[in-house]
Amino acid sequence: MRDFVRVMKALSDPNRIAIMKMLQHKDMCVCEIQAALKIAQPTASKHLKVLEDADLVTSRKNGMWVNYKLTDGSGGPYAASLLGSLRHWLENDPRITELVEKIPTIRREDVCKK
Amino acid sequence: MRDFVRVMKALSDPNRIAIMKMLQHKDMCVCEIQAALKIAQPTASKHLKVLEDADLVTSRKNGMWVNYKLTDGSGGPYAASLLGSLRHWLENDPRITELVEKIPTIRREDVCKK
DNA sequence: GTTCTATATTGCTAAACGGTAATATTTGAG
DNA sequence: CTCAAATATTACCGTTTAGCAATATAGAAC
Repeated sequence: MRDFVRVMKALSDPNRIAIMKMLQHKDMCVCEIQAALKIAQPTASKHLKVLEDADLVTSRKNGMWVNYKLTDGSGGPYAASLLGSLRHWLENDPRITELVEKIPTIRREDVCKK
Repeated sequence: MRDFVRVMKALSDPNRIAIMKMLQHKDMCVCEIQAALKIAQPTASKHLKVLEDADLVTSRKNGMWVNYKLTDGSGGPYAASLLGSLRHWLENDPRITELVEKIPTIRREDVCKK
């Protein structure tokens, strides 16, 4: 029950859902997600932590960056099932569409370096 | 997106999840749900309103009582899909099992009438 | 070593949420 | 109509949550 609630809560926030939909198209680091969603960096980090705690994404350090990607679903049946459903859900959502289209224009080399 | 978040939020609370699992076995009125979950009556009403707003349950007045039942899923793809998944999810959760076993012993004639 | 840069953590605020008690509404019984 | 019972609504309280600024941590480049 605790796992289930954790997954549902993780997918109950529009920004976290947007992160999941973007990660379907490309693995991304924190600063890219931050730039795409136009949120503060700690906010992006916190959202990613919630998703990771729910076994929906995993992180892997690569030099200075931390790359986030969707999990393969081995973290549990709820995460696995919702990862699958999310593939076809919200494909026509206007904000999601706009975000996904913008992904190719976001390059970490340009986006970061405050 | 708004609909999706509404459904996910509705299913992010243990008591609301428990209501959904009980309704899989039997249509119930507010006082029965209140008795099963051992919560105050307004709390039960509020939870049911959240589930109804998410198109996960429907209500039908029958005399003094209001019977709640699961929807047929026509309220939207998210509710429909999760209603289906919930059928087999949490079947072995200890609290859910205990609640479901207790359902036959809850009769509105005994439970209500403060 | 020092200095950037990307990320994580901490501390804070405003809003949302789950809970209850008290009250209002509705309906059946007399 | 009056009374009682089931449900809904309101008002309030403590906790959680999403957001940010500020700070701490970690790694790359020098």
